[in-house]
Amino acid sequence: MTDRIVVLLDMDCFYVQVEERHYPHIKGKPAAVVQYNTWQGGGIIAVNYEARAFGVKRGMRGDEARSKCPEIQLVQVPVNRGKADLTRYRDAGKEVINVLCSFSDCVERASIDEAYINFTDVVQKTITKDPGIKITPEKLKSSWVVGHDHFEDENPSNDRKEEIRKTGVEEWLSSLHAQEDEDAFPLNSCHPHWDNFRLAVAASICEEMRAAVFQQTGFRCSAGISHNKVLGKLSCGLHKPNQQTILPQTEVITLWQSMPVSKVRNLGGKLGNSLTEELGCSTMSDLASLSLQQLLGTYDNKTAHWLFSLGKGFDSEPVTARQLPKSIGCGKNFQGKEALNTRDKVQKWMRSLAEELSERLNVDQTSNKRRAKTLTVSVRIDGDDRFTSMSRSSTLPSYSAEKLARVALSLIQHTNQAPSKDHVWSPSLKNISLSAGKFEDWTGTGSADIQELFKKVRQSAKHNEEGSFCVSPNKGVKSQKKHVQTDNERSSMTEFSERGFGVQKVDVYKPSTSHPKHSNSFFRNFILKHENNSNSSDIKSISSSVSDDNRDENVDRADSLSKRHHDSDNESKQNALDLLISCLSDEDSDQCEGNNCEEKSDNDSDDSAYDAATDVDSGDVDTKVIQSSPDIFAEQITVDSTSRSTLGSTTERALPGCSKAIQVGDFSRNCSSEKGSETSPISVKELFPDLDNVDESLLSFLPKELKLEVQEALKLHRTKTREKKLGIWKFINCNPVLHSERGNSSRKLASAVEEIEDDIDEVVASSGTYFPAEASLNHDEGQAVNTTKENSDSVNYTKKEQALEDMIDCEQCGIKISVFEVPEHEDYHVALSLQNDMKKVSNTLNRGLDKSSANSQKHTKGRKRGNGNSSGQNTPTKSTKLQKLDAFFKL
DNA sequence: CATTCTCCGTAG
DNA sequence: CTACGGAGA
Ligand SMILES: Nc1ncnc2c1ncn2[C@H]1C[C@H](O)[C@@H](COP(=O)(O)OP(=O)(O)OP(=O)(O)O)O1
Ligand SMILES: [Mn+2]
Ligand SMILES: [Mn+2]
Repeated sequence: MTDRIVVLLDMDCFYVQVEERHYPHIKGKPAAVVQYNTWQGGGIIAVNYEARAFGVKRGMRGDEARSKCPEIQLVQVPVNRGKADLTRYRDAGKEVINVLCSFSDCVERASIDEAYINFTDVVQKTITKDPGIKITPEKLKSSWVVGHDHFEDENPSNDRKEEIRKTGVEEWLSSLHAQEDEDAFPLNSCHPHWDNFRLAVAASICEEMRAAVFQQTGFRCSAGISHNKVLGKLSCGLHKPNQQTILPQTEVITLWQSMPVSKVRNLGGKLGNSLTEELGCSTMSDLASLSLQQLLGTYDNKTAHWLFSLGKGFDSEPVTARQLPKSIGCGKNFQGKEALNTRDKVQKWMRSLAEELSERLNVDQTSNKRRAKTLTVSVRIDGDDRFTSMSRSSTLPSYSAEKLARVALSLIQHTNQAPSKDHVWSPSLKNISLSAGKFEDWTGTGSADIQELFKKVRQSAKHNEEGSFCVSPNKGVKSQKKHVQTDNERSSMTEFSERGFGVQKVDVYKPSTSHPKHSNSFFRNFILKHENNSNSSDIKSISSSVSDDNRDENVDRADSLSKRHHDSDNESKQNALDLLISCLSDEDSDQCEGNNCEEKSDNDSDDSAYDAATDVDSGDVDTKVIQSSPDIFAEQITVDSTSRSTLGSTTERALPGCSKAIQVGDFSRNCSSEKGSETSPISVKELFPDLDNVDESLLSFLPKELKLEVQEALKLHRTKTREKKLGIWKFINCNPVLHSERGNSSRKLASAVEEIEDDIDEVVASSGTYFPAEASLNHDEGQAVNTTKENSDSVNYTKKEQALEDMIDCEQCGIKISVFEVPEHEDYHVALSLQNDMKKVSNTLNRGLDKSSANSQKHTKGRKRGNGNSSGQNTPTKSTKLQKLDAFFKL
């Protein structure tokens, strides 16, 4: 129960720190980050500690903050396409995660600014390596120990605080070392203070880790060091900012006595409320005094057990090695009279959101080597007070903004109750959100590969000069290795161990941009290195799409390039590479899923009118890449709300005065001509298809942006390798709980149904709503402002006139379609009803036997787990699942 | 009128 | 599997 050492590291007032780094003149002043300053000064989402001293809090409006603290610096979140753009903070969060990853293999990104780290192994290895290791107070310069951190008066001076901290640490440390001066070393798990000793070691490493975070990013953070996630998170918050807190298990009982349940992770909401209201627990001690039976009387089995353990200070939730987000999404609220009430507005915003999503997905694809498989769109509908009134998902057709927008729009079409010919959208939408998820590893496109290309260069240019390798084969492979205590780190620790805000220089975090100087030719080195590795199986030749024709062309061009290297100055290499890249990007570097392109090429040739009308900048693309796969557009089936249940539909609320509509649509469309809108002209994958085998010295010859992309890809690749390794390890070694095999036996039939549906998809002809040409982008930078600025926040959307003359409304579903697409669109409606039939069949099948649907309503208000039926029998057990499955197979 | 996100568990 | 609600930054 105390076997693990878990650390939670959380950045201090994160967004503000990000802005302080971006706008250094803010540093040291009270500051806050606001979104949208037009209405009452904007909503505050982050406040630095200087401003907190004035009582400024998250959730306040900018105006209110200014009244409390007139000199406060309000920094606006950057705005792009009329909505908040959080990229800067996401990227900063990544920087931090990367530092943490150099200390442990098991880092779980818990949010944009915090991560859990399982330090168990790191600590063990540190002790094994140095069995006589002693943790001295000097190694814990910013650490507190719970139970040894009490102030005797309300408001001690800073000096007094530090005195308390230091003596607390000394007390605790000496209690660890007290008995074992003579024979007790090496310490082992039998020692009574073994766990606390490991905490001390962990805390010492954590001090260094936090120093490294600061050194490499310029950001300050706090940490909690304990035995599980809940305690780690809780202790992190006890002594913010820029400090860390050790929570020994032995101190939990006393800590619990004054700990409100609502402060504990997962008890800050309805579950915590019910604990207080229904079971009279105001503190964690109150919870600790409840019996398991009592808890089982109110909560389901899982929740009751979790609460019971927590009362004792235990929590077994594992730290899962995962550094990447599992979904990428964006959304926007439209409050009050801003609510979207015309088809036009809905379309336009959908388009904007899709553009942002598309951009972020493309970046994600190249840097993380994965592709999202599903798209989810959700809306909040006027008259419904829930956060989301409805959400629908479908397979994600492509990363192009147009297609994403079309699919998303089709998925929410049915919420529009206005007559189909009408331009209004009713009831109006208060929020639209798009999210892409269910990522799968992506193994690149089939396009040209620079290493492949250079193989040819080498072959044709057989008169090579002599040369030596400029880089050792090992170089760069260990940039993200496990924590090893080094002199460097030790000195950086002392350098940054001071607390407080008066931070002087943060230059250190700026990564050095100086390149190694190479006296030898880029091309020669490249070729030689390549030759050196050419027997190894990891040089992949995946350039299937390089036809014989243009292969010769490539070789010719590359060959001519190879002659330019004789003057080996960097600039000419750069030029050569630019040329090479442009040569490669003449290839089909289409970023869309190659499999779809290959498989579904039946009906594209009929579609040229569509392609011409929509894909304006596809002109010079090789005709072979202009392929299309079928579309399915949303159909709108309007049904009376009274008959809703017969559809087996969801908990969607019938809106006041509205009939209910549902709609089912899968969607996929051709993946051609996405070049213009997608990422860079050449992908990292194309340059270096084998990321295990990249000569990083070559990077200095790449254009800066590309270089950065490659570096990120490399880092990521290594991260992923780590994750996988650990995943396997975990599977073999521990926690049988992790083997939750939820319903995977039903997969076969489900996928059979899917295949049938896919077949239908393929038969369906395409159609779509038309989206106007891109709205001009509004690249507002966030700005430090002290004076109110009302100006540029109100959307700079120049309403581009759309070519509506060739658009008509479909009589069946009311969406706008191009006159060129009418036949396809009609076909689509036919196919869609077919698909709906299929879906119904599959739903019926999936339902199977079901009996226990009559649930007690006693506790239907949310719980973390289950709905608190008194016997807890309503959560589906494994046996009920099997029963369902049996029934399913008998059909 | 806080806003814009992300992760997870459950029902069906 | 999808859709929803809860919890959190
Ligand atoms: N409700 C919210 N809405 C939007 N963004 C938020 C919200 N809460 C937090 N954030 C963003 C801004 C924060 O800087 C960042 C990290 O949150 P969090 O760690 O809770 O606080 P913080 O980092 O600002 O201060 P602290 O020093 O207390 O950790 O996430
Ligand atoms: Mn934080
Ligand atoms: Mn946080």
